[in-house]
Amino acid sequence: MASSRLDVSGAIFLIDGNSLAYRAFYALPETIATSGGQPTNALYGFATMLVKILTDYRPAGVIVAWDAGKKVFRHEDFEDYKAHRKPMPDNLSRQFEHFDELVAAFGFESLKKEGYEADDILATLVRAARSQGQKTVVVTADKDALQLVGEGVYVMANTKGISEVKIYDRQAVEERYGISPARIPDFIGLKGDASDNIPGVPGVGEKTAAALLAQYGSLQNLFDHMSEIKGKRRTLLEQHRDQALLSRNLAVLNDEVPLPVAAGRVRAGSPDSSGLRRVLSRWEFNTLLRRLEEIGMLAAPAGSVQLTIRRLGLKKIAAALAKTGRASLLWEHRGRELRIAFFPGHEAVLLAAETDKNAAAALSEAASPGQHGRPLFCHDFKSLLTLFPGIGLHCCHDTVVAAYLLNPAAKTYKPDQLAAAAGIRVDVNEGRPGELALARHAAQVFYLARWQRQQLEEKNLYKLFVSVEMPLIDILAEMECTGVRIDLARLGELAAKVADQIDQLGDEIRSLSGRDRDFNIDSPQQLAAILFDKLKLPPAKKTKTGYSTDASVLKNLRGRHPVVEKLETYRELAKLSGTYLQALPKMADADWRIHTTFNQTVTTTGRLSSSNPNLQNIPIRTPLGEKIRDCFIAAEGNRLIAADYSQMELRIMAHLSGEDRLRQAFAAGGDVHRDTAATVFGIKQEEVTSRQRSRAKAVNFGIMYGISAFGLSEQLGISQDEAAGFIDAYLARFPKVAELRARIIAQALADGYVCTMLGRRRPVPELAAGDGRLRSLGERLAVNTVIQGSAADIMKVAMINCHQALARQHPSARLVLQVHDELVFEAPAAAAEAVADLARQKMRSAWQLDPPLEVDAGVGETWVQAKSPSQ
DNA sequence: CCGATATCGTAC
DNA sequence: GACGTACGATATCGGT
Repeated sequence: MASSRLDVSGAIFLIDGNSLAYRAFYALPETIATSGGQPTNALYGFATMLVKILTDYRPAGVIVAWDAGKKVFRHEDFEDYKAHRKPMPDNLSRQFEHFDELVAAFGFESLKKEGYEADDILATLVRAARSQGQKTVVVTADKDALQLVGEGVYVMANTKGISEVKIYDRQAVEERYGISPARIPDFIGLKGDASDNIPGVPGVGEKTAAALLAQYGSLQNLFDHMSEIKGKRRTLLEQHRDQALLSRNLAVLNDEVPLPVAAGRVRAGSPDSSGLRRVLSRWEFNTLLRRLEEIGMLAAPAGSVQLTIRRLGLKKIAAALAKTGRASLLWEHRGRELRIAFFPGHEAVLLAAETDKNAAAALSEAASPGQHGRPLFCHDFKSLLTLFPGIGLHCCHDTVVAAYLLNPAAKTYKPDQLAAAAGIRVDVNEGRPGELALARHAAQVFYLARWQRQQLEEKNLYKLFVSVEMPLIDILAEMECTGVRIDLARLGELAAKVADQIDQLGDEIRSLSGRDRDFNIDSPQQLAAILFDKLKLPPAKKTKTGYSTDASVLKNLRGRHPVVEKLETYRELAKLSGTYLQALPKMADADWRIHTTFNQTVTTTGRLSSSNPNLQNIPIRTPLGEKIRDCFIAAEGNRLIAADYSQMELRIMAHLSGEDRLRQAFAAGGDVHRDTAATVFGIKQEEVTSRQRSRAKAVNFGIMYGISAFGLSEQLGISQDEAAGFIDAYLARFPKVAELRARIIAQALADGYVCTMLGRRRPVPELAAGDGRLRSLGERLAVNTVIQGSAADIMKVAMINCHQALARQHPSARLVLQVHDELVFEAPAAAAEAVADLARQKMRSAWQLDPPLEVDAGVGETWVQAKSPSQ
């Protein structure tokens, strides 16, 4: 902190580059490095100082001076000058070559002169500036420079690390050292300077040197009055008289360096925005970038990045990929061509259009051994992995996945939109129109990755991103490529039988509805007309467009008319036929395997979803549903292993609430819904009826969904009052569950979002709504997201752990499906039981809960058999 | 003709 | 208006 009497406004700042670079290097850990592994601690510390100078002092100009040449003139006087100094550490010299560019990017002048040191150049500049009445501030960690302090000349020195600086004027030097600036060389001559290997006088340190100089003024005057000094000190001074005088001379700075530029004329322009942004970005100094943006020193990137496009063959792209550090890689199919855009940052976009086969080969080459860790930024990396299975590329940042974590509620994640939201604008100047978008996206993704990383870190999402979501990408891609086998023959038989039944039921329904009526049973509208107009059955429920004919309505109409039961059966068969029996066989490959897409960025809670086809809603609850599921089979000689968490979400609720009664119910190891019923209805376990159990079960689920009396009454077909009674009874018996709900809602209200156990976030804007209806929706979303999302988090961890263990212990086994609380594996029959054990162990230990997670795992030739291994 | 919306039903 | 998260089939409507 500069003291108030110091006024350095309008000063030119003169920086000892070497001093500052060394200081930064040793003050900062070498863990400061780019994501590519290049250490940047010295560059970062140096840049931090430059930014600090810019932001805190608004200098009239900045010049950075550097040592140059192996021998400086001081060696002529003193051979040992700077001897014994260790050679520059490798990690520093790797950074040194980049300082010129860094300084230039700031718009500052770099000066060096063969045979002279940086501080001599500074002394020369100080003298020149002084003669023109120009104020200067010398920035260095070296004490020598203090001798320059005087009228309009200040020295800024780091006091601690690089973060704190002190500015010395004459008074400050005197306060600190007890001598005037002009005596600094004498001072150093006496006490020596270890870093420059200047010996000084043994036994004379800072205190003694200052005291002697205070008394005698100068070194020369001191030696002129040696007789006044007594004892050992006099002996030492006499013995080292020549050495002290030589040391002093070495410390005197040379202010007559022949420089091409007169100091007074050198000014620092304002930093060149795009150049500085580019350099700071390259070294990933994002906080510095933002600081400069904040003070308006650096225009936000809205000013745009200008790109040029180069077209290269894929071989050349592969070669370029192999050489570069960070880069973004994008692709798109246009007809039969695959186009690839590769953007290594601020230079060029490389495009190619060849066949998939060539592309795969080139990309594989780019991923050859040694480059595996190269940071690659992609946008939907999984689609590349599924396009080229086994490509070997590694993506360290997927901008879709990152954007999803940052806002799981967004409908789409397109590069243009994400870049716009991040304030990143990329203009592409050249290239054919079709290439512009891909090139632009590549550049956007490149810049987005860093911005997103910052955002993820700020929101404590980075760990989830790096250690869960990113590793999951490869696993999901592998699952998609593996696929799951279906029994096409059986499915075909089943489909035919069911189709016949549907036809027959259709005929019966039509005849029961009046022979002359040929209506579309699949049309709710036409069906409602038949049921409620023609047959005069009582409508129970309305939809936006008319009377509802849904399952609950039909159920309540049972017995009122024979067509109702037929309709219920028709609906079930038509549903299963249309959605599964007809669709699945069309999607099977030559090996009878179907390959779903696992969507990682769709749900608001963190769950996966599955589509094309959706394999997460394969039927199981009805006999026909089970027959369909039984058509999911293992390949010849293999088995399916189904492992599912037992009551996963209820256990999470028990864990988060700390509700003892619920925890005990799980600890007892019995039927948790029966246990809940006994507790809620105040009876013994044995006395619980099946109706009571199912009601308790509905309440358990209802609580997790953010229960309402209406919802529960609908679910159970009871009155709202009765439902409200159940809820009250439940919450009274499980008070900590009520507390959990209140806690989650209060937190969501305060933060505007909820967090899962692993820190996943979901905004809940509905809670702030004035509309009571919307607000209660917000309450339900808040509660449900914490529970469902935490379950999703844990399942993802389990998948990663299972996958890793399988790769090591059972490489022939594969993960094939995930259904929220269940994993399905496929393995050779001989390994199946071992894989089941592995799954049980890895899934259970994925996260420590109280009550602990429990897993049921079974083996079978079909999915159904695997789920009920005892039969 | 295509896309958006509505209704329905499957899973967890 | 009405318990959470998905996907998808079919019908219907309204635009091109």
